[in-house]
Amino acid sequence: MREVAQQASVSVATVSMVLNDNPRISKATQIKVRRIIDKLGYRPNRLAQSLSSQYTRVLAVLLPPLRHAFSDPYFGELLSGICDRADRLGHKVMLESAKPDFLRERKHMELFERRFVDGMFCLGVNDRHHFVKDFAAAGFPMVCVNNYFPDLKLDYVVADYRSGAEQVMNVLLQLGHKKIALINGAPEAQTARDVFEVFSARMLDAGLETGQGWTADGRFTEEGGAAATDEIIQRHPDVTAIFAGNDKMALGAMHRLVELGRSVPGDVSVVGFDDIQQMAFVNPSLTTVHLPLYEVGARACELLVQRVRGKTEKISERLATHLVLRDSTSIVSGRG
Amino acid sequence: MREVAQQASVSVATVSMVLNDNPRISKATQIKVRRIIDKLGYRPNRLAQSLSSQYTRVLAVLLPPLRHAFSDPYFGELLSGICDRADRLGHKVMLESAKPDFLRERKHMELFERRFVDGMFCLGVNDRHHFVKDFAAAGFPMVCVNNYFPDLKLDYVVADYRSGAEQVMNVLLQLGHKKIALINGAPEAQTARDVFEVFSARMLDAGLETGQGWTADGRFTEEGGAAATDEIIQRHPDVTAIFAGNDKMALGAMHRLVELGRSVPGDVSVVGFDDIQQMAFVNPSLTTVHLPLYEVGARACELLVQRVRGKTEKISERLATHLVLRDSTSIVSGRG
DNA sequence: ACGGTCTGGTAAACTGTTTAAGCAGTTAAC
DNA sequence: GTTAACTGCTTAAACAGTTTACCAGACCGT
Repeated sequence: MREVAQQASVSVATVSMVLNDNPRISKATQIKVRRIIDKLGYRPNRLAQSLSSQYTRVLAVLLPPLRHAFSDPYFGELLSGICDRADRLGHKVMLESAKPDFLRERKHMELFERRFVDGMFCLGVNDRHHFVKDFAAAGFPMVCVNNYFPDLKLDYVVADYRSGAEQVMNVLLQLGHKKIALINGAPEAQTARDVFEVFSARMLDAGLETGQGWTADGRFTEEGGAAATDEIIQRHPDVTAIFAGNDKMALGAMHRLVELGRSVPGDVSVVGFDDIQQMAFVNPSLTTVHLPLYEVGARACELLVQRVRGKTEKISERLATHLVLRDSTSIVSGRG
Repeated sequence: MREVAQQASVSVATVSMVLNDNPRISKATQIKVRRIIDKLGYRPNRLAQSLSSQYTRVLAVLLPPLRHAFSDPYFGELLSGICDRADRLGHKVMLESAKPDFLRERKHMELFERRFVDGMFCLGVNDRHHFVKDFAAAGFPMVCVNNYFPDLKLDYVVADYRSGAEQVMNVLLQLGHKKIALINGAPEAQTARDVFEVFSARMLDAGLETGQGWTADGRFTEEGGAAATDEIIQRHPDVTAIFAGNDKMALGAMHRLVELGRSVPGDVSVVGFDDIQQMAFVNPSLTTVHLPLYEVGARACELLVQRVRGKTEKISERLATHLVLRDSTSIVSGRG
């Protein structure tokens, strides 16, 4: 920068102002300096810029320490949305895995304290992750992506799980189903509880049987979904519809149902949740709720950047979902 | 830092030396200063540290601009390995997507020029990605992860595709197959060419028929694998084994074979390449070559850090693969 | 008592930016 | 006719560390 200033016979401050398009610089100087910048191939050092301006323009994404978090389509979509939008807003994205000792050493706080990042996204967090409270307390810009904590004053952007669940219940009830089971994910996630509440409320409304035996925990995995299906079938062999809290569990359920000699959707209808790519191609293709995960990520990014720039109002947004009707559901069969 | 110095009644230089475990500091001062640091909760500003030391301790991962690169198990494994190792080596990882205008604006170079990062990983690059030459020319630390360019002086860490292909040919030939087809990925990747070369050489060695009709391009996707299978079956209905250049194409091939009324492995054996997680659970489970992708990522990270720290010898490493024999292969059937 | 080495520390220069304050001349507002 | 606000630019002080040259005192042998 000094060299540019020298060759253009101006001060470094002027060069700085040229770079920042400060309106107080005359057209002539502007051009003169820019020419030298191009000639020398000068690029401002962003460490110095950040040190001086107090903005790093870097955002961190905190991922759960799952072995395959990086290859999970759920996180993948969120991450895509975040990265694309961050890029457009001139921000870089840094990856962090919330391993136990990462948290124990308070590295998530250090990221801010040591000026690594301006803000942070938390993905895949739930009630058991006590560290999120640290952010609430310290007031560092953080947004929970696709989960939320009603009791904590934290920013969040989520897909609207409640209305998604409503959509599922609507279609199942309209198809005439009366024996409906729910395979839910971890109850420590608020979104999973939302789904459960809507399920229970709608069943009650419709005057249908519900309670302990009609729900099972599928831990959000394919294997869990299969195991949960076993439980349900054992307790209620006459079940005609299974509502799974995510697509992976739905897939596990479908596989197990077929293994148990039941046809899908002939004997049992199955509905998923998430609408991950590959479920359109399984057989039968899965009826599911489309969650706008890419948009959730993108929107979260937009709002986080606003917060970093000083916005103070609480950020909380719910993005609309819609039902994707495919072949794993049908009108209830005779014996239903 | 000034405050720490003041309270400990030493100079800031001393505090700096304490933080860096400089041996010139006495045990007594060391302890005294550390106590104040803890008391004040002081954390060094890493922007200032980097500005001064010229090391950012940040590495960039350049991903291809595929819509689902983030949810791809192939990239996921590489990324996992990179991130885990980077963390252990005290480095942060930044994500970049090699979109057309990202490259057009030379942002990949800017990352270095503006001191965003010390080094970079290139994932999913091939001969068509001319930008990799920029690194070779500029001499910035970069390592190609799981691909390489024989003509360019670039660092790389790859799985050993040649020996992997040998392993596949060994098993297929031992099982008595003589009509073997290859579904290969994009020929612009050197690793794909390696597989093709080994396939051709071993077929020639064994005195078996090969040539145009026995290979098809499956573009590394499931759909591509299915389409390639159509081609092959049409040209050589008597094929008894299909060697796919990755697991996704193998899956596509298996599905299509079943649709065409051929049993796997009864009529046709199928072998994949990559050993991605889910292929152990498809039916029949897929025989494939395990690529140590996690280790490739981790090793690449280790070597990149060495290079950043001044190592000058060329980095190039090939990690061993091994065959995972599962249920999609069998001894050649009677009519083979 | 004197020069030489070792020890533990300091002050100052350096990293490369941004920005507040200022300069001298012109102009619009009251 | 004074005050105030521009004009386009410069100077200097931040920002928060690292590093180097230097220095004072302790220790040692002669």
